[in-house]
Amino acid sequence: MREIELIKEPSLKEAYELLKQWVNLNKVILIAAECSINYVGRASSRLTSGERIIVIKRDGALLVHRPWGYEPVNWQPSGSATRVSMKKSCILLESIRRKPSERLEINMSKVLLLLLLDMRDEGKFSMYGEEEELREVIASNPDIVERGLRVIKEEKRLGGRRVDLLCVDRKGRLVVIELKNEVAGREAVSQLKSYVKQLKRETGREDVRGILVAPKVAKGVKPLLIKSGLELRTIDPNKLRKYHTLL
Amino acid sequence: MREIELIKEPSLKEAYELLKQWVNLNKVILIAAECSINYVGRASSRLTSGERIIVIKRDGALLVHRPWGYEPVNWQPSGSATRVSMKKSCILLESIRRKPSERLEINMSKVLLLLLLDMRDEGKFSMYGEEEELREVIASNPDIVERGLRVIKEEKRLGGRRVDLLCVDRKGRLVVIELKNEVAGREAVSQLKSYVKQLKRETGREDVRGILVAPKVAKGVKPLLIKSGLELRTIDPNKLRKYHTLL
DNA sequence: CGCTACATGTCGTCC
DNA sequence: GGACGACGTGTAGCG
Repeated sequence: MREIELIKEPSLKEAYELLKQWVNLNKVILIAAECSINYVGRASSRLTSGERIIVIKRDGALLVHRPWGYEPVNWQPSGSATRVSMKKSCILLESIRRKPSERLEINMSKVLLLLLLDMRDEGKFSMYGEEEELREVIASNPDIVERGLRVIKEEKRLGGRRVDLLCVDRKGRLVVIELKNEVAGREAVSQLKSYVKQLKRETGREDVRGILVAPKVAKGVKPLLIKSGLELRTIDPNKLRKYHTLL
Repeated sequence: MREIELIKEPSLKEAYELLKQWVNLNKVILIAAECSINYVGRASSRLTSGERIIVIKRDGALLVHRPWGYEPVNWQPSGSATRVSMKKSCILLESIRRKPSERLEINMSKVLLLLLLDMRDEGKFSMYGEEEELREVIASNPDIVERGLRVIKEEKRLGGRRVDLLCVDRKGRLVVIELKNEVAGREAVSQLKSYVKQLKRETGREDVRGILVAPKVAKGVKPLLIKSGLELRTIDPNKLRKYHTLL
């Protein structure tokens, strides 16, 4: 961090003057303030006065956090335009998004803290254990699902949608595989079902199988699968981890 | 705010001593620090060193924010337990969740700022979700959808799920209405379809209609609707606004 | 830009 | 506690 600018309990006038400049610096601004908030856009919301933390990031993302909870109570995504203006008895902080058109208005009646941070963050972020990895593991070891299975295509496009894995079994039948890396619900079944259906139509073949591959399925899902002529292969994600290390 | 405790660029030792106490106070802690992060739980992730903002809230929620983007790069939800310990050359901040079992480890090598905030926020938040409003408007003016339509029930429960509107048409047929306040996709069709199906089964009647009411539908949705024997009524949300003001 | 599917989604709500 | 749907979901990827 090059430098931190920090002002504790500024007057509204001071705070306004600073924010006016800071807003154009493309740095990170952190505010603790008493404020009320209005949002209008895809929906509308109203938040009456209270103390919150406001973060404005380099890319225009804006977050308003209450003292509890994971989610911001109000926000604006990256690319939003921030504007500050002075009203009679408060500072108006606006954040505007173009598409979809959304406006966030923060009325600050008392500023408790102002911070300007020139953050340096070149760190590399990597994530493991998503569905994509599961797919890669199964694609290189299709025997995990069924002996003799051959993968034809990963992420096969089917009328705009994507089938996780398209395979051929020992007997030459097409096999659609739908992967879930956690509990699979009803919607996984309807996805798989519609893939099988569409594939049957497109190929004119009747011998198309559908297999749901997941560590677990929700309550009524198994009977639903059977009723729909689909199959289930439960897998233990921990057992797959050893394959992954070999990748 | 009762008081703000604020320490700029403390030594690791100082920072550790303070955090150790603060973590049990159930207040809001804000940290700017150089850190690297590991997460293991439903998935795993690794983030190499860089400067981030860390927020620990009263309820144990923890957020790590990079200088850009709407989303936290790592986090832990409300109810997580926070622990601090001193390592050789860094402070280890752990946040642990029980179910599902997840662990977040933040290794801070340099603390740039420490803040303890005793935030007061009694504000009331209210959201005017537009689908709910849309439903109210249509419920009081069902002619918008079709002349002669009568609403029997709003938010009718049907096998765990909720039908937006249940109506009867001029000819006495049951009509299920599925509302979307923006572009309706494929899933809206399957929802509506399953409602109609279940309603037919429950009532033993064959004359059950399904109407999707939305401002717009996605690409392949219209043919899908027709194929499924369902109907579409596109509406202009702006035109409905005048009804709403009359409500 | 529209559309699809995924996410450590999170969150309420019903059973 | 599990299952399910809604969300201002956000985000990536592809046509």
